[in-house]
Amino acid sequence: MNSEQVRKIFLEYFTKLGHTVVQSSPVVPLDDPTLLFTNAGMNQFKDIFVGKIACPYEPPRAASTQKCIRVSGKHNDLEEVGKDEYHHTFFEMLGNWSFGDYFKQEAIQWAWELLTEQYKIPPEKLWAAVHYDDKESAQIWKNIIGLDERKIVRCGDEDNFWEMAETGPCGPTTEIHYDWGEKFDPDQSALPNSSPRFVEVWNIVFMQYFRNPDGSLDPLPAKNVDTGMGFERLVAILQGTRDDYSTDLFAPMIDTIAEISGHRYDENDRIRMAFRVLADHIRALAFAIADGALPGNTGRGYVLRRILRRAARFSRILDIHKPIVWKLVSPLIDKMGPIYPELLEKAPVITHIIKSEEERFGKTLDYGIELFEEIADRVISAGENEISGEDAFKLYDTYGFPLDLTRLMASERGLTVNMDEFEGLMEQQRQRARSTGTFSVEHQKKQDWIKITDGEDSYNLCYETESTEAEIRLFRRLSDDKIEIVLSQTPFYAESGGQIGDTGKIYNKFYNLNVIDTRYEGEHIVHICAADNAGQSMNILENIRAHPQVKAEIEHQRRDAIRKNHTATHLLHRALRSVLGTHIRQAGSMVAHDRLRFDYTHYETPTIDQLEKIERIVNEVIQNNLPVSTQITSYQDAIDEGAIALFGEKYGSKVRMVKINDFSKELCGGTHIDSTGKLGLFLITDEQNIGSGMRRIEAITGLTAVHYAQSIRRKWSEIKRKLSATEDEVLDRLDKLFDELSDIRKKQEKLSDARAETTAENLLESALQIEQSKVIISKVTVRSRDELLKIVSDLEKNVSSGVILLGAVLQDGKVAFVCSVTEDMINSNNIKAGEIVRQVATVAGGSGGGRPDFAQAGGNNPKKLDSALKLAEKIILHKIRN
RNA sequence: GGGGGAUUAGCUCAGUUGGGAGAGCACAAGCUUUGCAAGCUUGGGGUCACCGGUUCGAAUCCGGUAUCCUCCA
Repeated sequence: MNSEQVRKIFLEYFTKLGHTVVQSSPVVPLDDPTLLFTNAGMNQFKDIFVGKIACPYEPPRAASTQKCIRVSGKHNDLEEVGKDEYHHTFFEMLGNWSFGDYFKQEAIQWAWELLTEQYKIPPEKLWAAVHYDDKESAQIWKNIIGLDERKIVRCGDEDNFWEMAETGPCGPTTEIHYDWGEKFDPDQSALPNSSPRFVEVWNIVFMQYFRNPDGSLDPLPAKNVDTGMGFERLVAILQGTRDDYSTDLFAPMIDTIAEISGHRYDENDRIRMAFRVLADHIRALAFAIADGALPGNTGRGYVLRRILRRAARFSRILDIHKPIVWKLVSPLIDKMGPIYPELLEKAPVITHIIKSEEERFGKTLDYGIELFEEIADRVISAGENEISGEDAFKLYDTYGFPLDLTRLMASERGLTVNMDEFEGLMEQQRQRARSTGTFSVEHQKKQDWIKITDGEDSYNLCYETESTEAEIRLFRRLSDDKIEIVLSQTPFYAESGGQIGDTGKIYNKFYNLNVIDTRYEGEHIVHICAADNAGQSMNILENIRAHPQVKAEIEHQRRDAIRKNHTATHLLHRALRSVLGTHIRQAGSMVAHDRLRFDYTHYETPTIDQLEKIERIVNEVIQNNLPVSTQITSYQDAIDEGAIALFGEKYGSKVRMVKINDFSKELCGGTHIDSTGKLGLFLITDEQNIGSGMRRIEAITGLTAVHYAQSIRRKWSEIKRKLSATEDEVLDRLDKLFDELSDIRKKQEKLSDARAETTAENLLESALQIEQSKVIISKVTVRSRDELLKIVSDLEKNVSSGVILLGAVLQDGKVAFVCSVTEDMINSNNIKAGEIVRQVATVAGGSGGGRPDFAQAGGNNPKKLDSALKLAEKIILHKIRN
């Protein structure tokens, strides 16, 4: 049975049992900052389990094959991958769920039937594990399934109790294990969860309790089922192999690696491990990149980079020293593309990104090797045999050079690495990150809500109206002058989907609250208000309690501008895709009243031609004045119609689709203008790189765009006026000016050189000759410090023995000295330029220094220049005569 | 989010207690030579990333910004 059939049977089986087949959520959960990667099938149902949203399925059952990546946090398998036949960074999880619907009996029975009847696994190969407190499950296994009592194993919390977090839903689990037989463990008393003879196939979680902060358990009113079956493991069992990597899932990559390297998968343990690492890591990389992640130096990008580098390092075990990982993209996509079309769609991007990342790593390695050689040479020439932990750490921390390579190269040169010191530094690094990282999130404990009136709250009218009568439901004080209000119903749009919250006012004849922002808190729409004046805010709570009836009204003009910008964002998104390619994915968006910002994934800088084309397309659509409409439909219908859905965004069963005629269809909860003509004008104001593979466009519309154009025109006229040039002449004029400037600078320099030369000649003639040596001490007139230096260097050419000291007053009114002493004078007369210059400069209110043969100094007092030079003469002549 | 590092000629990079901006390659001209990775001579090319501070004086020290590399979370 091949892997495609295994997947198909699973989904068809649960469909027949009334489950809604839910498509795998992206492996990169863009909306959940607590999670780097989707690591279990239940991730996308989290909000249903904790009661944040209602279950959208009827009956409330679901099934899926979920793409998962486990490389960080609690489940960090990265360093394990390759060592054995079943650890993976990327894997698929088959699962079925009940949201307050069926419970233990059905869940167990269906799992059993699927394995034994559909997949035809011999029942005698299967064992069960249950929590020792879970009598019900044990009964079901024994009486309903008819499993031999001997094969029902009781385990503790560690194996068979599941908790989502410190608090929240939790409950016992039951597992189904596959028995590989005695050859994997001859011990007759071997049991699941403790012997290699058994492999866990299916984990079934019964969420029946709620864990309170004090540790106690309360029964949940609605009990849930959450199951997960490791797909790769199941396929291995059905294909009769213990090794996941020997299944058809990995065969294309294993074959390709063999072809490229000339090695065989089963050659030896070392080679096998390298094969596994490469075959595994390419899957995590390709899927993560397909879902919009990119290698980088923070967050999930950094995890990706580490995965890729681990793969690249292992390729060297196969004697491959050139980028190879990217070559595995194509066999992977041949195998998985038909099931996960996002791979097919993004194939060129995936290949490009992996390849360039590998090349970058090559550079990092090369540079690291150079640095290592320097360090090693230093250690050896110092007669030592250990590379300090500090050096190893620096190589790793600053230059990204892998520790294992440092150790390998060290041992090749007979050196060791101080690992204790390295670990110590590493620990310090972790401490630093921990101490600053997390606690900024939770430091702010907000005051509790105060209930004002009873009833449903936050009925959303933002699409229908801009003002309404309402009742205040909840109240909370934020600070002395800020309060938060929740209304029975509201026309205010709460910040979401990148669109900023509305402003406006909530008022009646007793008080007036200015709404400065609107946000979601769970399902509540919270209006953040500044009270009209401070005096009023003092007793605002009493006021509200007495008069909860209000009128809520948004600021019309601002919302109107936001609408335009939001519609413009959709137009931009669509235009980007048609100009740059369909791999463009929205990576973030901000829609404000005065501008819009759109972050997107793209691996190179768009050309100015492309940007102009994008801008033109958007403006054409504006001029064609296309109608903008919204309709509520089912998610599937919208997708079938070709609507763009945001990756990682959660959608209920009913979604809102914003259509701009036939030009753009996008799922969106924001507010829009009703026809594109109202945007008037669309201008891109900025395009920049915001991280590897991520770019940002900022743009404006409507009157803001007109103002912008006007301000540019104003500056443009100013430029033309100042250059006395017509529009066509401006650039030429600038070129000419720059050329002239450069000419003048050069001429000036030549002039200065010539002046210096003349001055030097004159000074040479008037030099004081003492025996073989010349002494030149003089005040000169120069324009710059450079000219002074030039004179001295001219003199040096003609003075084979002697002392030169020149002083001058510079244009800024400061004094400068330069002194040069020939080698013989330093030795025989102990005249040092540095010392002289310092003594001299002190007189002129400054200081200086330099080498014995050449020094400079300066001072602030030009009046003292002459007396300073006199002092110099005295010192120098004294030294020469003695 | 928090560290460490980098940014100097078109390219690769030197530049040590702060004191005359350099090398190799590339480019241009000339010479030599019918030895192929040519040699020699000469020359052009720099706001030392940007902004501010300290100083008589900053590529160099300090602070900030930008971009890139890298580690930790």
